[in-house]
Amino acid sequence: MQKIHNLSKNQKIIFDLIDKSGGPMKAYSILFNVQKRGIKAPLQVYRALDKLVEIGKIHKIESRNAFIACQNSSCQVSKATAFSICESCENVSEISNSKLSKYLSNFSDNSGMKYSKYNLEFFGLCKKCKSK
Amino acid sequence: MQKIHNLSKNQKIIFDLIDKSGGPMKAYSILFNVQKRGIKAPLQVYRALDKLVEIGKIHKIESRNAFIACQNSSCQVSKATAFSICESCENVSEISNSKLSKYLSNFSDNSGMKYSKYNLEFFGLCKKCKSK
DNA sequence: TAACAGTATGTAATAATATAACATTTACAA
DNA sequence: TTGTAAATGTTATATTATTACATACTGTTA
Repeated sequence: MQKIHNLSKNQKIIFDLIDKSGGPMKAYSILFNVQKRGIKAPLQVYRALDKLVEIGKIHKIESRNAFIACQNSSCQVSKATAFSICESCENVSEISNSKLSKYLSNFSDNSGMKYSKYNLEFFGLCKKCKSK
Repeated sequence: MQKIHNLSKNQKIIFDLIDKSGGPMKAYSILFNVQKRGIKAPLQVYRALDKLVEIGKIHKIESRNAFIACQNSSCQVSKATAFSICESCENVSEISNSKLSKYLSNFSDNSGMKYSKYNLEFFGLCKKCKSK
């Protein structure tokens, strides 16, 4: 059973923007886009982003310092994320592959470490950019 | 056959520092540490870091904006990196697991994307921190 | 060895990303 | 209705990284 999160005003404004954009967005680009809606300061954006990441509605693309809406059916996968990133056009998409996620979620080694979360980023050329 | 890279003066200073530290280091902490050796500006640090990353002598821990010396025997794995990160003590170590790297290097999906590189970060609690 | 190309360096300024500190307000359960 | 957690607003500042431009070093080859 998934907890329903009622987004606050700022969280909703910012989530909607990222979601509609269809791709990764950077914090200050988000800020610029929501200033007309009353969100004036970086901290307001970062606070909403932190919360949205925490509840799995968005993910941070670490290598790009950007945020993307969760593309998995019900955002259950905030602790097990995988992305493919085109190094030419910077298109990003979330990889949803149950074998991969199962493999990584079950991964353990002899370090004695208990893994509770992972983030995987694949880089390469997307279909379009490959054929250029 | 692996290409031998002769490190330049700044590259050597910075690599030695990171390597000796035994863990991840942040750019401005590196800067602070090498100022007595004549490296005065951030750009000098970032240029050396870029090069060291490029040739695989160090890796960037994206989620921490930090750099760590490659812990694999011969630094051949700069395009296929995996790390375990303790969220409590921030200890980081490079995972060297041939099954894992084989699995990920061979990963492909139906997106039409050609993957040439990946970076994986596992998070959790290390042995020490678990038992606290 | 002169000319060249590629790589590395030095320096100043500034851009881009993110957080600290503090005051106030809202949501909502006890 | 009072207590508390979450969210907001605002200013300032910390941290991370790059642009732009000038100069110097290293190794190759004509």
